[in-house]
Amino acid sequence: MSGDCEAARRGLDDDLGWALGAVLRGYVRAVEQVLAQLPGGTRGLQVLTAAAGPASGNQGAVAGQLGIDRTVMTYLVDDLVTAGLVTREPDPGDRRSRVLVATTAGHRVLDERRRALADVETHILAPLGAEADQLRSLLQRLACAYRSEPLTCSGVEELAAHGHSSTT
Amino acid sequence: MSGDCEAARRGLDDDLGWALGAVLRGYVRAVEQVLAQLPGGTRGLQVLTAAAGPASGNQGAVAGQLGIDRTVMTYLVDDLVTAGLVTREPDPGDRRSRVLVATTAGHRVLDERRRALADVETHILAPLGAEADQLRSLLQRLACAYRSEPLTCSGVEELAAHGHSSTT
DNA sequence: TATTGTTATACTCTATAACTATA
DNA sequence: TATAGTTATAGAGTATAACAATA
Repeated sequence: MSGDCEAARRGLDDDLGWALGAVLRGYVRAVEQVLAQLPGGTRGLQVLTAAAGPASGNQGAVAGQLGIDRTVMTYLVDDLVTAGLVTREPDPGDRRSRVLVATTAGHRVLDERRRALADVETHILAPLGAEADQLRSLLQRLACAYRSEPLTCSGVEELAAHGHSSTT
Repeated sequence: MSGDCEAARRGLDDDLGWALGAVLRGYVRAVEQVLAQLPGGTRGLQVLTAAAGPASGNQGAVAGQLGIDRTVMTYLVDDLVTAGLVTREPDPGDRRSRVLVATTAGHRVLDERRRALADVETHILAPLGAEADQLRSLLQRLACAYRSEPLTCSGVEELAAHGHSSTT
């Protein structure tokens, strides 16, 4: 029942924040376990994914796409290279640039972890039963809406300024 | 349209992780703006909420409820006291213990920020229109399910171990 | 001079442990 | 001895800036 749940919510954040946080915490914990052995964790997987793609581009381009700092990228790629999952290939057209390429082992590990993540997603959403797809769809729509309109900075900043400006 | 959205998703995490992350990122950014002036941000609000409650208990009890480390709690309360939102009252029954009490200003700020957060939630979920409540409900159910069964460590750890164990 | 990638430094958070005053 | 709260120290993570090689 939701009795225990009510107790957890009482006096804390508002409903949405609490639920969103709880779900994400659970998801993150599960993903961390799946990616525990992979250097760089989630970001390591992102870089590996980019390196496994057809035209990954150089290190800086990948970093830019993923929103990772260039200096952090260096350490991240270092670890992936050490693990034998990625190599830094010289770019014939620009000798400053290094192109990231996934090794055979990199491709194999990537496939494995992606399958494991898919299983985790299924597992995470299991409590919702048939309505799991509904949640996926709603979240997807919301996320896409943010992309086209980056959270309407105007609106949010207004809300942040005054306490309770325009009600609906 | 979802064209731009597709581009963002391609080659990154799986759908759920990406959508969940994007939504949470947007939410966190908005909340941070709303709580920018409040010492301690989100956790500051949690502590303030507890201090404004009827029987908040001593510092350690509040820290335990909120999952905040005792040492972090000290700094957090220090800042709230400096801001004049909370006071440390001596506990008559135990001179080691300090009871957290929200000041008049603390109550006022708390009410303001809670209203502002409610507005942000409405704003954040606006793209979903009438289906916003559906998302709230689904997330709530999921979060509550995790509370009763803390993400079935057995199941997740199995999934983490092998790459692709039991396909449904 | 600008850019790619690396390295070095500093700052923020958090975690651990030591300390005090009470019990 | 154990507990409530504080303080001090160390670590991970990140950001800033300086650097070498190339354009």
